[in-house]
Amino acid sequence: MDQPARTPRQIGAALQRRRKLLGVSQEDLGSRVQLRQSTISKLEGGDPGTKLSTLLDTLAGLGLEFVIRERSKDQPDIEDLF
Amino acid sequence: MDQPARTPRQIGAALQRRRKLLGVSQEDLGSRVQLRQSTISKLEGGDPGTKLSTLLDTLAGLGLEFVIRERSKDQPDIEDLF
DNA sequence: CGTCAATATACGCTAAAGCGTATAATGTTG
DNA sequence: CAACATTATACGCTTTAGCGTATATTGACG
Repeated sequence: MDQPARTPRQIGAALQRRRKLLGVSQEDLGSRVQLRQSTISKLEGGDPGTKLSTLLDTLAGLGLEFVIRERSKDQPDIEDLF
Repeated sequence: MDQPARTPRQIGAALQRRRKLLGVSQEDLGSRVQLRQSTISKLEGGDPGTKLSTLLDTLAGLGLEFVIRERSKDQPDIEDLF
């Protein structure tokens, strides 16, 4: 159930999935971690310019964390292949 | 061997460890992924303002990837506890 | 369909990333 | 210690994130 995330879009999608699973709105999450709703929206949308701090705060706010591991060759590299 | 990374500093440290393990300089890595040596330096130093794209490019350049998982309670949250 | 919640966008403003280019501060080795 | 490599900083410049505030879109539901 751990998701590899190599692109901003994959990360955004994972965050959104989790948020919805928790049944919380961008607004709620935003006020929880001191970020604007619009910022969360951009992040979930896969904005590559998002600041690391913003991402980490949001992750934490959703009860998630990053793990760094060696790149597994199996997954398609081309990303977002649809 | 997979490292949880909850803060910019932890991430920077992990990247640096990996880079040294590969025996490559910041300069080499930088030209490899189209980033300046100074940028890599800041990233490894734990700059929270680093752009997501910069981080992901660097990770890829080092043959690493992120995995998103549920926050494990065991690790100390206070971070960088030394 | 109407209504209210939720999300995507917009605009002016401030702060700062990363660039290009250099140089200081450290490391590393012979 | 000398000489070279590596890494940390610096400065001006351009671009953009996120803020604050607001609104346009879209979604869910009675």
